[in-house]
Amino acid sequence: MHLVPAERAGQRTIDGHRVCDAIAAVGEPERVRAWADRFSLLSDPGRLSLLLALHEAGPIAVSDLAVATGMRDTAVSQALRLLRTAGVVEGEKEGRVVRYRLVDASVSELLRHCVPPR
Amino acid sequence: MHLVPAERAGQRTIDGHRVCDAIAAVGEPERVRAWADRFSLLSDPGRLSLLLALHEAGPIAVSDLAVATGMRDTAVSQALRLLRTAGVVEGEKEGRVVRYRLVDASVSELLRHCVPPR
DNA sequence: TGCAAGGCTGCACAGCTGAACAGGTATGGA
DNA sequence: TCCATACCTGTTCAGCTGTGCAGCCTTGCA
Repeated sequence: MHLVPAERAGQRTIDGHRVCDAIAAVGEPERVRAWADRFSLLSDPGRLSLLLALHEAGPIAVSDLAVATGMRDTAVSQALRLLRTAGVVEGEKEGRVVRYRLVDASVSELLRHCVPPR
Repeated sequence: MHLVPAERAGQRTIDGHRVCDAIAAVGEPERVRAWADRFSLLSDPGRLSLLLALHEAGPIAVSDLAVATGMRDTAVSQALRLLRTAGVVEGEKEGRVVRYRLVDASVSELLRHCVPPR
């Protein structure tokens, strides 16, 4: 297999076969970026707390999330805006209360890794 | 269950039981932070590429990683330094070549989620 | 009609981060 | 001995990110 792109073919390699394996493992740059973005959403303690709460406590209101996590309501709102834009959560309005829930399966699966044992 | 900390007990809640569920789901702040830090390591396309390569292509040299990912060797070295400090990878010197490998089980498990199907 | 609660937005600022550059050390071969 | 290779380090800098503040809109109740 010659997976090394033409523009890098001139560079020396130590273990040629490992380079090819690595290139195959990395795959499409846009797919890597998509996953990096997904991980990025989980990389902030505030957002991660919110996601964990949403993951376990079902549809829950913004101010309840603020009380549960100790964040200010504006910070919660800001974080939820980001997550909403990314398509990870969705909010449903009921009167003047908006209850959010998790709608992204792959993020939900990642969260399962860091749920405290009960 | 009264899981709401004293300093937030005065705040109003919409669904009290959901707040308690959420607090239980979030758990210890330091544990949340530890996971956020772990996700943070995966949130950069460069580092994620390196980790994917390490995950699939076993022990591999720095310059080979540079060729495989299209990054400059200093950037690879810099990223590996960060990962080494975090205890995610380890390098073994053999002559003037240093081969790195993944040594963190939980990161390795997370990576399995985003390996392209073969 | 007035008012408080719930939530959203724009803005400014401090802190962090990734990238590039210059230069350094150690190894191995000519 | 000289030099190229392989890798590491420190520094600088532009760009991003999370936070708090002020203020707004909508809803529900008195």
